[in-house]
Amino acid sequence: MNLPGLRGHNAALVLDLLRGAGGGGVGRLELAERTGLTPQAVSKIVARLRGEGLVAEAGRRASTGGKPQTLLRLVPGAGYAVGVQLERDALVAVLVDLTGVVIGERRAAVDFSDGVDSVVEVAVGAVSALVGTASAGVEAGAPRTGGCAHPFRPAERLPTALEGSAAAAGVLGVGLALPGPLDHASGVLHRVTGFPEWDGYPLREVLAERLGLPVAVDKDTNAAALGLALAGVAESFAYLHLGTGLGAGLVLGGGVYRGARTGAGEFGHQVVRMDGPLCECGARGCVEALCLAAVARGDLDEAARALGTAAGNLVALLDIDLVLLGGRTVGAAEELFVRGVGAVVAERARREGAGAAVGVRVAPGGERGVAEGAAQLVLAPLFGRASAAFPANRT
Amino acid sequence: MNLPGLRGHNAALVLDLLRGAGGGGVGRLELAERTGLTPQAVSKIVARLRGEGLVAEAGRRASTGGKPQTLLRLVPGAGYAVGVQLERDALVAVLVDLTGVVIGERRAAVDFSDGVDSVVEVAVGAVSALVGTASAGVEAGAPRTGGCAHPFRPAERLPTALEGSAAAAGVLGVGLALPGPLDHASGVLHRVTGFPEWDGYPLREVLAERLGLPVAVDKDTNAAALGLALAGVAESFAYLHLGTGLGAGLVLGGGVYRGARTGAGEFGHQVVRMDGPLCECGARGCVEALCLAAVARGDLDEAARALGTAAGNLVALLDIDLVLLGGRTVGAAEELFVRGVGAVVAERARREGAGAAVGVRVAPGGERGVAEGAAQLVLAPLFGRASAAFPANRT
DNA sequence: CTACTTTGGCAACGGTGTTGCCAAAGTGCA
DNA sequence: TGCACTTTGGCAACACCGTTGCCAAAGTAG
Repeated sequence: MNLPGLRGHNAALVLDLLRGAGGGGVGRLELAERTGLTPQAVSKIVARLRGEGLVAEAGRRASTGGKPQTLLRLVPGAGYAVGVQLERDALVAVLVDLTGVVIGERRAAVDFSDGVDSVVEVAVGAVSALVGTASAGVEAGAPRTGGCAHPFRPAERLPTALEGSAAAAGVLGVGLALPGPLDHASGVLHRVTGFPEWDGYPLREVLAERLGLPVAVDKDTNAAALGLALAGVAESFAYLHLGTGLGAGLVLGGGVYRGARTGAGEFGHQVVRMDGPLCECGARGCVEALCLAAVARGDLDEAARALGTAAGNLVALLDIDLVLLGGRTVGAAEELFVRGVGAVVAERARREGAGAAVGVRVAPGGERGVAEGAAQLVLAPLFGRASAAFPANRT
Repeated sequence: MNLPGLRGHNAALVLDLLRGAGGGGVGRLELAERTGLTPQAVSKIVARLRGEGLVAEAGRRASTGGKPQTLLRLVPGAGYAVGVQLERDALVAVLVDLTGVVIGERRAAVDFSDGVDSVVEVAVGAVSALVGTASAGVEAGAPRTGGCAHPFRPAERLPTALEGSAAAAGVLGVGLALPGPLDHASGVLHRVTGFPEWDGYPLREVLAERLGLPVAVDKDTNAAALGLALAGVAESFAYLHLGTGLGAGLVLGGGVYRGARTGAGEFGHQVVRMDGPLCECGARGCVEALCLAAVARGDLDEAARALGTAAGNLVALLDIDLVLLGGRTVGAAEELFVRGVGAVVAERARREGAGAAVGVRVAPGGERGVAEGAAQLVLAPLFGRASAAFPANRT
């Protein structure tokens, strides 16, 4: 790490604290204490960030007997990001500002069997429409933002039709959440079951080319987990998504854990019943197979018990104290699943005599959570929230 | 992070590269490339470290047409650490130098039922003896080391009988590896089954007081994993220890992953056969129970299959590509376990179409591995190898 | 012996966080 | 209303980090 690196690191630290505080604002002294820097250093950093238009004053705190603290906050309009959740039959895209607040949304039907080009076209259309929204919003609302220099956009390549307006609107990039295996670093899909045309397709590169914007891709569960992590639900937790399949996103120590090849969180085929019923993956006794079979025959209690068993394994293995449940199947019977999974996990924690209780809850954020998390794939690096323990990401 | 922090960070980067290279040595230019710093910055850092006695020149590389590179290496005698593996019936202590090479060993019989004080006494005796060895070795071998200022030892407290000689010998601290649950951060044991006296005992504090040296404690599997990580086996891997119980140590992204409360790696009670045979922990179908039962009836193939199933779960969940097996039970039939576990894991990787093969091997290091890893609990921080994603360790 | 390559230190520099100091802006009490 | 006190936060000088430009040292190649 060199001096520019140190500068960026500390700036990200400050920005992350401001982001975490939301609209309320944080005082300089609190920033100093929480970053470990001296108040004077924080003042300098804040002055720089104010000059770049990223940070602004947000009123004052009540005096405690002296000069009242000036509160600071992020400037929401200093940057935007688009998040796209692509499923096999639908696409959800959101536009969020620098603080992560959704300020635009587009939904569209897609069909993977229509071919790659068709789906890319729909995605480009949705993103373009949202970038237009950002452009309009900026022009109407925040006066100075369009004019100030955005420190994030190198803008090296030939401008596309979109790029001009995107840059003007301060759209920093596009995050794309996809089901199934892929490579986060290279942005290439793998083994899209049933759609061989998609296998190995360099989706990130193609979209970046078409949009003229940086594009980051990740698994949908990782995106959801990232969104939850930035929302501050916990330092470490697991997000379990039970929909048409079963997957997980792991947040360990504040960052999404993706493993060596973005494969971490492959939760559906955890074997919890050796020599059990055959799963479509070829193995026997996978949680996903047990869960979905139980759901299919209406036995939700048993589905929750299977899910709870696998969740308990995960909790014990990684020593985390929060499990968040999401996905359509969970959504259809939230209380039942929370109670069922919670019971198994709690029983196990009780037996192992662990101290703090492990929380099992429904993931906040609802249906848009994945798309919002996808947008955070773009914003997170600004706040020093790149993924934890993921060497391939260090490039 | 401030400037002294940056300085320390970069120094640790350089020291870690030198450690990784072993006695062979590394050139300044290679250090520059691998740290991302300029050659001049590396020169300055190396000059500081040479002044502190931590780094020395180690000959020259053959010329490539110009001035030959001066190779650099760690000075082994610049610091020592003691690693102690404490089991219920035995204690192994080793003295290692800064490069991790073992230069002394003590073994002793202990009995937990003799009480805490008795065991502490044995440990203190073994450590003291080894510190004496270091003292002697230093006086005989490396001439300047005793005299040079050790930057690691604040030496604030009242000197104990031992502390004088320990400081003189450059012993930086003691690492202690223990079976079962404990708190790495506070150094307190939990739930030592069958020995209630040990429960909640502040072992780290007591030992530190008695020895007058810093003491770090950790689970035995974590210590072993740390040793393997520093030996450079892989960036991410799992160490599975099958002895009288079954545990795991996880290394994710270069550092030991301990979770929120040092509980990560609780592998033995991963449920792989829901509603299976009752385990002594109260659950049903734990790997440990299945494995040990199979071993007890002589069916090692089945034990390996159960272990392989759980290992496969872990590999898929964390996306790692190396599993190392250790422990007495594995040692008794190494090839069988490697083949059995490897077959299950490979079969699963094949089904999931993963690219790179997952390696399953016997952990190198043998019986002393845990004690050596325990010593690295002291040395690792010097090389910037504090645990990954472990917030409680940031203090 | 000369020309060239490569290494690595010296000196000056820009920029980081830190320290010492003090103006600004409040409260509290006489 | 006025003075003392507290707290905030900027200004200026500073120490120290990595960087840049330069060049001596130490080899090879012909």
